[in-house]
Amino acid sequence: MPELPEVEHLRRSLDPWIVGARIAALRVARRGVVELAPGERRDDEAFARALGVGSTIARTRRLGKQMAVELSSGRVFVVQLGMTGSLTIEAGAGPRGVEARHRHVRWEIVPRNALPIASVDADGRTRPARLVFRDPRRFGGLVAYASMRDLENAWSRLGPDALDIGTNVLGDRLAGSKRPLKAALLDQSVLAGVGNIYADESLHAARIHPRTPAGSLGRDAVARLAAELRRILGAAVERGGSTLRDYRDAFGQPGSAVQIHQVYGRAGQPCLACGCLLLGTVVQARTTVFCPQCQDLSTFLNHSPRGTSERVSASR
DNA sequence: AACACCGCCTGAGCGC
DNA sequence: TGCGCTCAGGCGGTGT
Repeated sequence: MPELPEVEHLRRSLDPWIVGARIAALRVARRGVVELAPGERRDDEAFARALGVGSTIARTRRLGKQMAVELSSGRVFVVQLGMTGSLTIEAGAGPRGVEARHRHVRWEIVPRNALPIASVDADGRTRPARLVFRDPRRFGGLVAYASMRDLENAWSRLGPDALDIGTNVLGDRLAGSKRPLKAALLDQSVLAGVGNIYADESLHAARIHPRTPAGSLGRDAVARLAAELRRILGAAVERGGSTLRDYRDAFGQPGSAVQIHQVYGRAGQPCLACGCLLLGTVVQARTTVFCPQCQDLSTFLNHSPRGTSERVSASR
């Protein structure tokens, strides 16, 4: 599922083709996935204005898992991929069959650069390029803002971006919290961009138990965690993100970061650092995998952890 | 205030 | 082969 590295790689892979492109037309197949600015009537004109018809795309930005598309009109919209969302460029005939389903929003765009994919369909007819938002499970969506100021205001409720998080800032964000560290990392208002996969990966790499009270970390542990977040997220961006099933970049290519995962999806298998079996459990209603030896909770607590629900079993 | 937890939604994967 | 059940989880809303 898309987390920070997937969104950042997507943004980078889209930029050469969409920045500077003119939006010629729009088709919204499912209006419910689009949130307009408060008070705007949900008519065709409002959707067209909010999603940039007649404008050019000025630039893209990202904070955490959110990607913003800035329009020449001064308006901006945010793309949230949720679990199964994708934003891809199509030309020519486009997909058929199941791949053609759930394409909720389609922009007809005129890119400044020639696309690296065929623009003609099977009958040799040239078809315009499209930017397509697809999201089968619909946990994602588009959120439109009337101005950059409104976007900044919305983004002020998110924590700092995890890709370049520093020790001091992370320590400040976690201070005073008694909740499980993993729950704090998943909270986008604490730190923006970390989801279930990279939370488990960074905690394992930093050798910290996911249930450690967030505010109880010593400075050395916070420094390790910040460094591992930067390292792991950065490496995943370079690999084009983690594709478990759905994630694809601008041209539908999967990422390869799954190959470097140390714990995610590996419950019941040996820890690659110490060989002891990785445990599966649930924290904050999220599947959680950790190494009981490398990530020893008793380092932080002087009593044994509540509950003994950890199990040694491959979670599918 | 801080945190837990529900429910949205679809398709994969499984058992029978 | 096919049906129906369970599970996955980001995130806003609601409950404690």
